[in-house]
Amino acid sequence: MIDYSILVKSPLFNGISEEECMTLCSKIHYQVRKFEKDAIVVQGGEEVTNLFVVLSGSVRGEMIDYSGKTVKIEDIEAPRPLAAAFLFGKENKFPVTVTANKKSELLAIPVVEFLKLLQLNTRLLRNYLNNISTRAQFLSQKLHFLSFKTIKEKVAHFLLQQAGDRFHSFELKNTQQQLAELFGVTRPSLARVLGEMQSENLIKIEKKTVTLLDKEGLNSLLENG
Amino acid sequence: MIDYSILVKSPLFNGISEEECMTLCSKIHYQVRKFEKDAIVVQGGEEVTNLFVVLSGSVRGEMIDYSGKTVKIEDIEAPRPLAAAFLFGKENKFPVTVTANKKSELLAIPVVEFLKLLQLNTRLLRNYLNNISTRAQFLSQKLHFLSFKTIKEKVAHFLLQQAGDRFHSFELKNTQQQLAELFGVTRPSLARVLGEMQSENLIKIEKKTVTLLDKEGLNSLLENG
DNA sequence: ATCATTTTGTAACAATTGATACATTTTGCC
DNA sequence: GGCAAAATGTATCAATTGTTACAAAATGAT
Repeated sequence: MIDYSILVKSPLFNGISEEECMTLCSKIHYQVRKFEKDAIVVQGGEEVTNLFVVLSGSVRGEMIDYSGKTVKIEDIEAPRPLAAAFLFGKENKFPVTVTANKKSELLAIPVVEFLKLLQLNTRLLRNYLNNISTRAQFLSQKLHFLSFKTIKEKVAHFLLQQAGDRFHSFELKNTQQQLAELFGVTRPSLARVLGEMQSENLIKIEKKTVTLLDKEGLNSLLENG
Repeated sequence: MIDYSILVKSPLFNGISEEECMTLCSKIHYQVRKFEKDAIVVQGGEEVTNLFVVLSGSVRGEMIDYSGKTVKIEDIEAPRPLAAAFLFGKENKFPVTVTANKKSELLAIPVVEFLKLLQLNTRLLRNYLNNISTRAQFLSQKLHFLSFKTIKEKVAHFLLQQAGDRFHSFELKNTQQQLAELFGVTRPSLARVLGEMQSENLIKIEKKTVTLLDKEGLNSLLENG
């Protein structure tokens, strides 16, 4: 029924042997559901009562906006789990409608059964906790970024974070375009701010190398926020 | 040692009886640590190896900025847990330095022991998962909000979300000030936009009652983002 | 009912950012 | 080295939002 060699490659079951995985699954109720191309797996807004793991094929998340148009969000290929972050919590509803890209098989484990699994296997529990925690931490960090009002503040925070306790000089690994997207601003605006910060002798940029000339000054940009 | 009547009031142990709680704790290793006023509980950047629950007194989170100044973040009173969201995940380090506001007692449970607890008691597991999931969902929603560029878009999204499929009229439960903070804008700016949207006959506001006059119009504000 | 406090409406001006366009520099490839 | 493509620097103007200030309205307590 289940191809365990695929399942153990999923982030959730990572580090668990195929045998163990099989034993675990034998102890709970689950379903393997098959979907034809373009079949709807779950409707957005529906309550999340199952953990889904894509066993074969691929599905896509689509958000339906208020006017009825669909906007593609992301593809999920085997063996990734689906909406794992929405199994619990106050608003455990699917944020998106999920549709099969092609003929696909999905493992569906009811929440109560998944809870049993988590209590049976420490590695699985750790995997799941790490998964949603990492996600939360990512969101938290991204939010922290956006909490800075001006582009200057965002840049200052980014540079200080990148530099850390290391040297005052380091290599930029992103283009201005990529940084602009990270900050949620336009590329010329970012360039303008970088220029201003150079003429204020806060930083110096040569090709891809950034030098922090005045860490104190960069700090003070953040404090007065 | 532990005052279980307090512990069961914490969000983590909510719904678990004092007896059960006592039995659970007897099965694991833990410490009750006492801190004098202004003693440092944990240093920011330190790895999170324990789950802390404030049993008595209160502690405060303080962030140390790049120049060394401390900024108070929040107070945590008994019986709330500490940094519960940072127990797992890639970056499981304390984001803040935690200091005792007054003489306080904290329960410290090592991560591995806490994992045991989670596997022993389903209610505790559910509580914890709900706790961090709700947090992640809150962050996710907040992030979604900030992804809208203009205030009008944010307001339109908020109103359509609040209304849902229900009537076109509903009660606002927040003040403009609170909404402004949710959107990350200033209060006068929000008021101005609300005024504009009224004169454009998109919405009508009477005291705390909002009526959506033109859902289509509100939608179109979002699509052109 | 009245008064103090909070909330809301509104206005004028400043500051920041976006949009667009174009020149210049850098990069990668042949 | 030379060329095309990508990345960057820069300028101008428009649009949005913040800032500050004050008056009107609503709320809540005595």
